[in-house]
Amino acid sequence: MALKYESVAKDLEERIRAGIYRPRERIPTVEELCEAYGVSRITVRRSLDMLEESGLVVKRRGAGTFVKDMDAAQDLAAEKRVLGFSESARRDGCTATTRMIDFTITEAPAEVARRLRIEEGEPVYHITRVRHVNADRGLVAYTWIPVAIIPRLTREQATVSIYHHVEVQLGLTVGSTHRQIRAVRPTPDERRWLGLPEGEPLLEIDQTVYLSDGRLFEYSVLRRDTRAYSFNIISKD
Amino acid sequence: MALKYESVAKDLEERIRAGIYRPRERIPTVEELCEAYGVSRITVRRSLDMLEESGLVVKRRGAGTFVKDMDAAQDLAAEKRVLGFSESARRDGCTATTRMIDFTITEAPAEVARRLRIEEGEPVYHITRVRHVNADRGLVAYTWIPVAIIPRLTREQATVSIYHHVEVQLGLTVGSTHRQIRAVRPTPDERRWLGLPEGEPLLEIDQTVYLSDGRLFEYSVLRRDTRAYSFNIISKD
DNA sequence: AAGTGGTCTAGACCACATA
DNA sequence: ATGTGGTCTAGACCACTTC
Repeated sequence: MALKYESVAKDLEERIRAGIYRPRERIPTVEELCEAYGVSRITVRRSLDMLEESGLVVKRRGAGTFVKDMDAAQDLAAEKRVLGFSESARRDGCTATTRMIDFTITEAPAEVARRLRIEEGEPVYHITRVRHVNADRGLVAYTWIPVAIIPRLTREQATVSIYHHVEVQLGLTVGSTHRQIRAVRPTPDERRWLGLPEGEPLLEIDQTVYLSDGRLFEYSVLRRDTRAYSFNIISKD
Repeated sequence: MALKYESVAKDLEERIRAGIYRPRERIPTVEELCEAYGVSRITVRRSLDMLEESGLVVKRRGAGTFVKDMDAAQDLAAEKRVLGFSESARRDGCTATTRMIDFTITEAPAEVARRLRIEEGEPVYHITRVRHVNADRGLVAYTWIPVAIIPRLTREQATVSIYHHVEVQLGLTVGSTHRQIRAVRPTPDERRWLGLPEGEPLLEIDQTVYLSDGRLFEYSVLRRDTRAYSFNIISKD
């Protein structure tokens, strides 16, 4: 069933993107929106919170809610939902390709065990992949996943999309992600895999991903070529 | 006046950090918390939302709310609030130093005008600063601010803290920030200012900052040395 | 079956912006 | 003075997990 606050938010977003509500313009008041959609005040406010969260509007107490004045680039993409690589590419209308470098089951080294909160030596998948979107926007992904969490992961599934396997076939859902971001120098392997010119740096994203049941599910180090890509964030407050 | 949902969230956070509620443990139910703090269900839920947002707990429908199982590094710092450089350093108990490289009023070039949504040629401050925390964690900041927004900004104020001037002296508050992040090669100047070894890359953070009244306030390009620093993000969903 | 968090309501009062 | 969004309540019912 469609949730009310979601459908209201979706409708408002469509109106903004369609230009019915224009940048810097005030949208209807909370009261008016309650009336228009036949929902309560709290529900409207929750919808507006979602739009504010995604950077589309700004609320000003005493004045109203206004469409944010943003440029197209910022408009498009904030890295909010934790999408798998291939799904995120598909959403942009692009195709993802994956080259599997390594797929083994091994004993968790100390650092990986620490990040996944498991015992050192516990069995983990160790997966290395080189991925591209439209022959551009390349990245190297080093992923560790406890075998206990996904007992039967195959090389083929990991090549296509681990997230798809986890969410569709296992019925688990991803809950949240903690990321640390740095700039790093590529290794010779990475330079070769990504076709980097001498001296070109990479963006390193160290991430631990939680399932929505609270279990730690993967630890990944992503190393991205950012010449044709940028990592976008919108923060409030 | 202290808001109820804030004080409840703060109290729960203290209990978690003090180890009264331990990792993987369930905290009291919404009902019990309503009783304990003498507030309504919606208020408790809002507090729990804040804690979940900051990555401290995970809520599971039908099961309860659990303290997240995180390591100390992730625990410490998510870059959620938009803090000025010096305030953020102070919060960590460190001292910030700033070296002013350039402070001029100039005509907005095309790219800056586009980011700030002003006319090309409108007067803007153009400020270049080299900043450090404890002689470590260096960054170069290139900042553009429309003169119309802050008519009387002095070199001294910009050296200490622009955010302090804006928030305390002008009574304006920062609303939100849109960031784009990439890895880049430093310029020779930057390498010298930050004392970087040959080949060391920088993290570039392109940010536009909005005031809470919705006006665009600054466009900055920050170029950080990430050898002793990382940019942290926690995302839900 | 019992218990948990998720959604939603109708209404009250408050804090702030604008005129 | 008016109108805006912000906070908060008491209570109802629903969706999900398994205390």
